[in-house]
Amino acid sequence: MATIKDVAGRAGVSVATVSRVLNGNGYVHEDTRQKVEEAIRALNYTPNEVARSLYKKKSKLVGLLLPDITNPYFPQLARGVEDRMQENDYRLIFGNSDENREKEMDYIQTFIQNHVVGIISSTNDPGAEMYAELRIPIVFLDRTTSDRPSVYADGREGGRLAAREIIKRGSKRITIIQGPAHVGPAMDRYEGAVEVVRERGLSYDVLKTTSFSFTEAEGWAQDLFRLYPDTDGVIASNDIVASAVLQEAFRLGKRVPEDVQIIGFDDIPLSRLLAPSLSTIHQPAYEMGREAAELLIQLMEGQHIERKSKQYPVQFIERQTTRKVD
Amino acid sequence: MATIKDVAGRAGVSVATVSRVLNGNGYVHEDTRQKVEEAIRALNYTPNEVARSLYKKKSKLVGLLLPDITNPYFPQLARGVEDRMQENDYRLIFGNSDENREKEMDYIQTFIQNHVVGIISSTNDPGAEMYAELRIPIVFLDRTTSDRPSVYADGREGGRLAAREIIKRGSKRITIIQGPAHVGPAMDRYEGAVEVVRERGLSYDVLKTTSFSFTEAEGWAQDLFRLYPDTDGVIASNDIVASAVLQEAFRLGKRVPEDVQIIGFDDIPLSRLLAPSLSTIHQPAYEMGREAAELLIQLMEGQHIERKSKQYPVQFIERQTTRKVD
DNA sequence: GTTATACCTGTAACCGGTTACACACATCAA
DNA sequence: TTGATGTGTGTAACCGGTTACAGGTATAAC
Repeated sequence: MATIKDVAGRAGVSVATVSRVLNGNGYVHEDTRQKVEEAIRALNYTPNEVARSLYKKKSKLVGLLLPDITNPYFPQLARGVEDRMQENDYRLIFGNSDENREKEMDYIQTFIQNHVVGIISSTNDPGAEMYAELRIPIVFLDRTTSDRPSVYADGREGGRLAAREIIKRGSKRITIIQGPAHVGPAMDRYEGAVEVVRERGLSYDVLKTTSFSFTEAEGWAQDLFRLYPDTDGVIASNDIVASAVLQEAFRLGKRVPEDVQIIGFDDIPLSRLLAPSLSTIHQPAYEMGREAAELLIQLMEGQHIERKSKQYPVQFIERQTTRKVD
Repeated sequence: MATIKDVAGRAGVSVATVSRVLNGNGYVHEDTRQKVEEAIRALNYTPNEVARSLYKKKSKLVGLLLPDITNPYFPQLARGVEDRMQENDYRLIFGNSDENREKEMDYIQTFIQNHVVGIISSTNDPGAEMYAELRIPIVFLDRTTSDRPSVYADGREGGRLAAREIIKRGSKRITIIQGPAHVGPAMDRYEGAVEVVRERGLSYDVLKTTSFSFTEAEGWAQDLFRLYPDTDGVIASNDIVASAVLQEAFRLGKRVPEDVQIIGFDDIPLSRLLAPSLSTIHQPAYEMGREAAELLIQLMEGQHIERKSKQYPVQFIERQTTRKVD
């Protein structure tokens, strides 16, 4: 790799001058600039970001921490973040936390050691000491705190929406699947659904689950119909679980949506490709990722911020696992 | 952030001694070591990886380039890579190329600028000059070249398998969906399928597609049954497209697998949750990711390598979109 | 003619680590 | 006693950039 000294040597100038050309600051004579640029081309030189980062105490690196990229909701978030970051020449150091505190701390630690200029994190404990002590901007994605920048969807309203829509379409014996208790948004949507069902005085059952894993989803779907065989409406904790429920209903010969209605959550890309396609609560994941990136960029570049948090509205997507409303 | 000087000052020693303690090399008196370690604890010091990286010309960063994390096949690959890398304390700089040459070059460029010690890339052109000129280890994942380290699945055999299994189960008018022409593995599986169908002298049709996108998949599924309404066996280019075909069949009132059999490719997690669940060709994506990481680590740490490439066998997963064989 | 100001460039310190090298001291064998 | 060897530590160069500062020249203002 050519260094700035090589370029300076070839162009017959000092490294300071090359640096000025590179960064477009200070005075540089037009003729000199030409020579330097030619030397850069000839040597195929690109500046060493590490050296730059050491002096400036700033890199072009941003840390992104997500629970599990294998859950189809997160790739969309990640893509949104990446695409926006790319536009401002930031790159991502990426890690999966598995909702595990240890791994999370470990990643945050190495983010810092690598001079990242900002962090986007989807953590269950945004109040953790580790985050409070951070000296660089952070935005929480898909998770909330009152006092730190965050981008998230209105999960509670999503839960209410799901309940209202399934009730409006005639379900009487509703089963609400409760996602992992330590995952904030999962609880929000659960509570929203319970709120509405209670309000309407309907009977309902709750199935507790502890993860969003693909393999465990099948088991819960089986439990669901074993424990509550008469249910005629299922509000699932996310689209993966909803898919498993849909499949189990199919296996048991229940007609969807005639015998059981099913509503998912997230609106992952595959939910529209299911047969019947899945009615669900849409979160604008890609947009949310972009917005988190946007916010972080503003924070990092010290611009004035009007709103430091953004809550996205959620939307009922009517597809084929719910009945048509008359 | 505390620096090594702060630690040295507090412990009453020179920075060299602190560095020795940190790296466990050279001689350090036990008493001195204690003092230094105490200072480190007191100041909550962690070494600046950027400074370290500058001097050593090596970081603990690895570049990972994938086409599109939004395609459910890739998160598994990514997870495999990450988990293995994590074990050796490497971190990932991650990017999506969208199979786009420009973006790809751009990422490789910044990987280098950030002193990554190795790269894992899923590119359509492993022979590109940019890769030939690289001075750091690289392994190609899900893509092949004869002369560079790579980890991939036997796509051609996968295509053959799909054809053999669908034929064995009685399909006579087979439609093969051809994935994007510029994507190597897509062509392999296509050619494998064609090879077998030809060999058996069966009539077959081909539907050409240009992406694996979720939104376009629906359109192709519609085209498929419009152009070839009598098909009784579909070999899809991947599981996403297969899902769309399954859905379209459902919409048209065709019974699966009685009227049409469908075989996908990849075995993404959701394919087992479809109703009916999707018969498909399994690629051990997570394992492949891990293996690519393993190989790269060996390359980076200069160990002796016996095999520098690894081809994974592929496997037919019999589920419910194919008939039971008698 | 003097002074202010803009323009142009180089020297060297600095960022925070690692390590080559020098040096001091202790121990032990010849 | 001498010298070889092992132990323990500090000084300073180095990695490859950025930038404060100094100094030189040209032009304009007074």
